[in-house]
This record gives sequence, C-alpha cells and structure tokens, in this order.
Amino acid sequence: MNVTFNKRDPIYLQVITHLKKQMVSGDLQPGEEMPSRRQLANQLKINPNTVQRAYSEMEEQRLLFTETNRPSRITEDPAVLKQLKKEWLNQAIDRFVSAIDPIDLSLEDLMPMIQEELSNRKKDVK
Amino acid sequence: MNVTFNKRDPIYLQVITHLKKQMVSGDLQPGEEMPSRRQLANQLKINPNTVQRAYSEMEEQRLLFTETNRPSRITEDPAVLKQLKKEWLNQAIDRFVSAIDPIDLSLEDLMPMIQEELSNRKKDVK
DNA sequence: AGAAGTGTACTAAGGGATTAATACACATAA
DNA sequence: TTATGTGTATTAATCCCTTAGTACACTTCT
Repeated sequence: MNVTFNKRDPIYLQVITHLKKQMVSGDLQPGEEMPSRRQLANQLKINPNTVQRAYSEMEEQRLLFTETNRPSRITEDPAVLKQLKKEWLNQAIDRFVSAIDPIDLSLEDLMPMIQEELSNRKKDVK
Repeated sequence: MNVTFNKRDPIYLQVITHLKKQMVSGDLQPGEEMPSRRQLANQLKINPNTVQRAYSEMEEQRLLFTETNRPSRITEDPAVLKQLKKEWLNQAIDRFVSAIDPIDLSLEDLMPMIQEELSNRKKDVK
C-alpha cells in the first residue's frame, strides 16, 4: 500500500479512494483481510484514528465488514462490489465529460491523446 | 453566472474553476470586464472576500488583470490563454486515465458511454 | 495463564484553511 | 463637491480535520 497524500483533501478520504480503487481493480479480493488500523497507520505514517475513520465509513457502505476484535475484511457481497464498480465508472465518465465540455475539440481528436497517456501509464507501472 | 457549490471544496477554488472553464469555452472573452467583487459576491450569495480571494489568485496566474480601482478584466495575452487551455485539457485527460485505469474495460468499450453522456449534456443545455 | 494484538469509544487540543466583518484610499459620475 | 462604487488590506471568527492520549473488552497465540 503506497500512497502519496495531497495536502488539500482529508487523509481519510484519500485512503478510502485508494482502497476503493484497489477493490475495483481486483488488487483487493472479496474476503481478503485488511491490515489492522494500527498497522496501516504505522505504514502510512498517519494516526490510527484517521485509519479508523476511513475503515468505519467503508463499513457503513458495506465495502468492509468486521467481526469482533478481528481485522476488517473486504466485502464478499457481489452486489456491493458490482455497485462500487458501477459508481466508479460513472464518476469517471461524468467528470471527464464535464471537463472536456468547454473544450473546442471533438472526442475523436481526444482519442489519440488518451491512448498515449494510457500507454505511458503501462510503461511506468512495469 | 450560475454555480452550485459543493460543501467539500473551498468556494474560492470552485469560483476559479468555473471562471477558467468559461475562459476555455470562450464564454469569457479576452479584455472582457468582470463583475466587481461585490457584484459577483452578491450574485453568488457569498462573501466579497471570497471573490477577492479567487480574483487575486487568478491575477497571480495572469488570467486576470486589474487597473487601479477598476473592475478586473480577462487577460488579453494569447499565450496565457493558450497555456490555460493546454493545462485544462491535460488535467482532464490525466484524471480520466487515472480513473479508468483500474477498470477492466478497454477504451473502445467506454466510447459509447462517453458519447451518450455527451449527447445527454447537449440536450440539457438547450 | 499470560502477553500481545484486535476493534471500538471517548475526550481534548491544535492547526490550518476558509469565511466574514470592517476600514481605507481612490476613481468615477451625478 | 458629494455620493457611490472600485480594489485592497487587516483583523477576527469559525469550521473541520487531524492528532493525541487513554481506556476497555475480546481474540489469538505463545
């Protein structure tokens, strides 16, 4: 778990976003055990209460579940995961469309730029 | 000037984003006179200082310029405007690519969804 | 049994950013 | 001149997030 936090947004929200992203990609699998609050806090150099804030909000959204005094785990409910992926996709598209709306370029003009950026990513990852 | 503010991000940043967007689209033309701090504040039901904060930051970025005790105006420097458009576009693409990265769909699969969302926009606007 | 590690809960304090209130100098127009 | 409207500057107040320190019950493992 590697994250670089920006100073603008609340850390607990950035943690949530990062975890959601990993759930969408499949890096985090259903039923998988999460690091404990204290572990993750230590790893990210943040306060355990901040992790607690992130985890508990994700519990409310059913993305995580916790059995008493056991580390939280990723939801095993397919419907919840499906809904998460759906929302993630919708948000990506909504924001993109809203952003390019004022630009005087057609989607066709944009395609190659997106393609290039996508291939740049893959290079960096490997 | 119609904006709905979210509660999370600072208002002055949302104002800046909105004004930049209008500059990118051409709704705001070079040399055009902006509403005064007080006028805009009144119109948006926010504090004049918040508008001042937005305007002065845009001045630092050369997007606006102000002659003493006169309403600010849109930059007339083509290079500045061009740079703005470039950054706006890059940001849109970066964010989009980052968002769809974890999704298990190809860009080709996404295209029709984007197209549909784009046409929905046009309908709502007219 | 004992120790270490869980999640959970509560309170307190601070820190930084944002918003708000006010005042001032100057330009413009009536 | 007078009044109104500019931008600008300074100060105060407010809000939310973060950090910090404890405490407690329970599970797991040694």
